[in-house]
Amino acid sequence: MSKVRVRFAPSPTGGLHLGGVRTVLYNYLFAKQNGGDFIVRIEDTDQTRFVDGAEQYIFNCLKWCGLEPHESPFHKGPFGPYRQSERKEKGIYSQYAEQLVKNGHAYYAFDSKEDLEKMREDLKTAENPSPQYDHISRKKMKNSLTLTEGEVKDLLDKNTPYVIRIKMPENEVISFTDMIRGEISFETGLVDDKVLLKADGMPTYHLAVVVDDYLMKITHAFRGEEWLPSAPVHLLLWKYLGWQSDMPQWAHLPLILGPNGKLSKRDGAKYGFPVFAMNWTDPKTNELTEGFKEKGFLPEAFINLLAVLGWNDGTEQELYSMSELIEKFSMDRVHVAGAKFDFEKAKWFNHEWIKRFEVSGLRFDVKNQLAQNNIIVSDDSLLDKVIELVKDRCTLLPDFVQQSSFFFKAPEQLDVDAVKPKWNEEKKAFFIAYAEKLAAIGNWELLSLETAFKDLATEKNIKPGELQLPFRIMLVGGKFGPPVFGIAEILGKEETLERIEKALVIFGS
RNA sequence: GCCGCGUUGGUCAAGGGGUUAAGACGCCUCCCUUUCACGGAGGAAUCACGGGUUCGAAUCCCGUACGUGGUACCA
Repeated sequence: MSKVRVRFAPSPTGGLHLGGVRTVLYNYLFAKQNGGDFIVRIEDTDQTRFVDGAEQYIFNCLKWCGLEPHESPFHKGPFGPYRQSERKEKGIYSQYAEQLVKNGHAYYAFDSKEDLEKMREDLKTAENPSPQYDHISRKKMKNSLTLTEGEVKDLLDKNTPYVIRIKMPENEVISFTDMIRGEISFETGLVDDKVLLKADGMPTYHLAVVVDDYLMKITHAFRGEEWLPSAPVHLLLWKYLGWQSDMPQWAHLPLILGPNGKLSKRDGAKYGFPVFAMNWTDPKTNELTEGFKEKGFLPEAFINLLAVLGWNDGTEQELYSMSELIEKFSMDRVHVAGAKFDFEKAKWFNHEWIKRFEVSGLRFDVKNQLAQNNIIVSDDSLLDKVIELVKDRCTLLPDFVQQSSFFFKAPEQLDVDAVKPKWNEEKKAFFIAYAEKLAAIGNWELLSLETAFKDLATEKNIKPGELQLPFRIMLVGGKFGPPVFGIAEILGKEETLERIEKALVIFGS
């Protein structure tokens, strides 16, 4: 048994979306479990769609997710190149395409764009809105099956542009076993003669995957379900090229769906959630699509939620670390049906991960969030106390800003409206007295602050509850944040007194 | 249209002939807390439909409906 080699083959045409990351993840997990290699190869077959910077972007995303490949354009292994465009330069694809023509499994097609359009137009009926170039229609087209040898040679000599198409058998049933779905079969007569080699000499995906997988000794190929319909073409190619015994095992992963159908970039904009791992700016349109990272997700949570979108281990467990996933993931428990992405649940995962993280693991991110809001934290031990106090109520990383900025910077505005209606002289007197009491207090800690507060309230015959909200507004500025005495404790005597004093002026009488 | 794949609460899902049909998210009620959360206790809500097979079907078979993907010199 040869060593397991799994590959992810993105085309660098845009952002890396949820489905892509999940495919990578399953690749990675499977490779890890089997002590094999995880390979990333770039499918840049179509130069018109190649987007600047997209390749680097993909690797940045993988790095953030903790899914770094063993082999890639940046860490080359023995079976390169890792970009299809580089392999094309050596003429490898056309060589195999020619071989197929020679063996009678493919043919030259000289049809122009207009010829194809005409054929589609002519054959179009109400029942068949999209006619194919298949074993029936090819008989009427300009190709090496209909033309004489002399005519073909003549066209070739005159440098007539041509493509090479696979010659699908008229009447065969071809089947294979998918790792997730089991046995799947197709009738070849219903599949069209796909283009293998384009007029510009570039291979299409169909030829390229097969050749690349073979040359790179891939043993397992995972890809999205949208590829299932073209599987028969690939199967046949493996056979016609004489590599059948080396064919990888296939797994077609279920689709991740948006609110309506396959998840698209548009859905993200429309429903307000990210669809890409990280921010993606389209260099052509300059349009920015927000990523999960920038939205405030922890990579651990992102990986976790993707892992269980379409897979579970049969227990009630939902929270998995990467190492638990490596231990427990199994391909045969991956679902067959597509799953709708639920952003609410995604947020829940993040929340859970923030709660389960150690303070030290959050320090960097929180500092960063605060810095983005012009709050520079220099005291790490203070920051740690704050994070500990606050993290249970943060779902996304930016929530830390609202929940903790007032520890580092006095609130600029107080929510006076929340206090004013019930504010009176008695309450004002209470806080003046409380401030005096605090000024004299010896041990500045939560319990003594609270006891002093409640004792004084009882003494003044006011319900402590009615006083807590004003106190909170004084310290944090609004109706949020952790328990108020905990805040005062961390703020310290001087700062607390200062905020009370200032607020009393603002509240007036 | 044709082909492929699918269908358990609103969403993710367990269960694969006999179950009170797990659990999670979200929603609702209550407790805790007179901020907001966390936490705790409850609640509403599901086997797409129609036929078989069977003593018995969410589970097996066949149809239908619906969803989704493909049907490009895109991947």
